[in-house]
Amino acid sequence: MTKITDVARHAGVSPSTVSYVLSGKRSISEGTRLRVQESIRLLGYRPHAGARALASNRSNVLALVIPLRTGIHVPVVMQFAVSVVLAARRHDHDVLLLTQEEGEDGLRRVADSALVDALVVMDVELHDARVPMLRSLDRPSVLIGFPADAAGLTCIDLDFTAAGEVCVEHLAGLGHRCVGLVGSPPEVYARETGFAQRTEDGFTAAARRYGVTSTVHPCQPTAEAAREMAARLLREHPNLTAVVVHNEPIVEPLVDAFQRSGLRVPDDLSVVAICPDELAERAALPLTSVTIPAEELGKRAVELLMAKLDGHEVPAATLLPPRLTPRASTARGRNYA
Amino acid sequence: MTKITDVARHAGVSPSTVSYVLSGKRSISEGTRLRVQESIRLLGYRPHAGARALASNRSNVLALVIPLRTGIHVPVVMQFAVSVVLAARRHDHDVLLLTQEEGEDGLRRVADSALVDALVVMDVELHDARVPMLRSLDRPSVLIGFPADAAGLTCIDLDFTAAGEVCVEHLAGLGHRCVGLVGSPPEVYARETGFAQRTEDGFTAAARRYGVTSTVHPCQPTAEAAREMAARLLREHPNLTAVVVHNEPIVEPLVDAFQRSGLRVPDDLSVVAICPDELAERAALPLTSVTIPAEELGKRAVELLMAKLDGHEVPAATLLPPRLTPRASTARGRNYA
DNA sequence: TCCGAGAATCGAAGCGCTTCAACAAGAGCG
DNA sequence: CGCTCTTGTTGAAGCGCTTCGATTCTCGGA
Repeated sequence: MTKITDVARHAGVSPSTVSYVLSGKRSISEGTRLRVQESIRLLGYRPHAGARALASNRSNVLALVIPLRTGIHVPVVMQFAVSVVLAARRHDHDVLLLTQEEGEDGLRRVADSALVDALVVMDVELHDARVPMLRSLDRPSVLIGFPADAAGLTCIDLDFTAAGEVCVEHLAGLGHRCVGLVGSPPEVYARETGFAQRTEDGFTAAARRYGVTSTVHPCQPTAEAAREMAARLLREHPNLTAVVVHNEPIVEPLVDAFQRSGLRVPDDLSVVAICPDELAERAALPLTSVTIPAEELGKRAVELLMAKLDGHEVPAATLLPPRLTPRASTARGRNYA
Repeated sequence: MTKITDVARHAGVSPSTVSYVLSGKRSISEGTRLRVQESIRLLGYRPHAGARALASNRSNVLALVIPLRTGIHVPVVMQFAVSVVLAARRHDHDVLLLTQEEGEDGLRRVADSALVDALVVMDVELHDARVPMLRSLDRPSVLIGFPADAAGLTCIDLDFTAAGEVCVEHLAGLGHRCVGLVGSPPEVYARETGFAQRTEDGFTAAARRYGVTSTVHPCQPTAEAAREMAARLLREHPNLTAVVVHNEPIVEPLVDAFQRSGLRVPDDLSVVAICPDELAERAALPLTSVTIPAEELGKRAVELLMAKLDGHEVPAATLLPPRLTPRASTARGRNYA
């Protein structure tokens, strides 16, 4: 393994000069810099990560904690994770993958051992046991999702409340007077994952504001549950003319179930999905949707962390505004005068 | 930050003794060991990962390279990744996440900088540019998938050839005489990802062996493409009584399309899927399937790496035998005498 | 002419750990 | 009783890097 002293000797400078060329922390003359860089190239030199971490007290690694649970959509997690990795690389960092399973101890472990400089934690619940832990660590972190008490923490997420609202707004604007929300599975609500509740709150509040009748139904993420849900909605809410789905796996099955029940979408029933754009676009019938900006979230989360690592102040809360894209699944309500 | 000397002082021993208690590389008296462990607990000591890596020349981190491309099913990748992380943790290692995007340079970077001790590379193609690179690294690696030239490398995968065969065997055994394979998208074949080709080869060879007429069709992973494929198969192969699907996203849509064409599954048409068990089990009609053992693969890959890191010899090739689980989607062929 | 500031470079200390050689203290043996 | 072996422990070296003064040199201004 070639080391910094080899490079230094080859370039006829001291090791510290090589280090400064690499880090740019002191000015180095053009000539020396080029010579050193050439030596580095020639010898194929790579600084030893461990040595660097030890000397500089920076590992240049971020921890990413991903969830492994029912009710969270795997492609979204993956999209997010990839986005975090790419963003981290742009800032010369790598990403250590942790699973929810590791829990609080895992966070402590990687933080206290200086394996990572900072942490990104996905799928934060309202009363998340990891939150106090994160607060006590001496390393910065960014949470995806908002705990009940976010004091002292940096959080980011899609503004799900606004997402729920914007769906109703869109539908109310089209003249719909009775709308339903098909949400996450009951266990997601049960464990108090904020996003499900917030979407519901936004949805319900906006409905009230617009004088629209609303109804909310958690739903299991299976095609079969979607079919039952469709049947039930039609049975119990004969005036229903629009549905918001916030449950990725059943977006397509639900639309399909409505269609098989003889409803035309959007003529008889409008559907808005809260899901990644790709899913909405690629559906058999392209769906009006509010996107889940996983990529944007990942990128922003990393940027927040980098700012914190650089000692900058960052906003404690970042709520990305929802973006609704009208597609072929929504139209004027049946009873529109 | 508490360090090893703090622990040593607290326990009344030398730092090296603490180190040996931690690593178990030398015998330590029961009394001393307990005292040291208690001090560690009390002080909340965590060895500094960088210092450890520098001194021991081991980072206790594995690199995992995940693919990001069309034609590979995200949930399978995720399952695999999680399995790798869990297995690595059982061996006291962590996992650094790299994307395909990083390419060969990324491998070189993390290996040469001693950031990782070993690498797991997913989705290896027949002529993969990373293969020569891996061979030249001085760190062990395990590939998921088999390149054309695997000399000097350790590879593991499901035995897709046998998987293709076992599907045909199962169907031939049920009396089917004309079977179809609906495979991965054309681009997967084009980039010479071994698994698609191998499944096809096994399928075709077994069909010939059993005297069964066979036909193979790549297919895009969209519901719409699945519908077209179903229509086309029925039109072009009127004698077809069984289909093997090796393309996760369209497993359900394809079955659905056949059913909507008026065929009863399995009475008129048998279907075997090559996909994760969960997908096959949760389908509206539980499907006979050959599982994609992502979890097992991840675990085995890590175990191979650990063995290599410990200086043990490991088999160059590991092919997991396919496991076919009969469920409700296959039955005796129409023309069964 | 002299001084001070700034630019470029270097030497050495030190980051926190592992590991090796060395040694002390018993234990076992003839 | 003296010898060798084993077991338990230690001190010190060293892993490869960063960083903090210190040093040299150059240049501009007083």
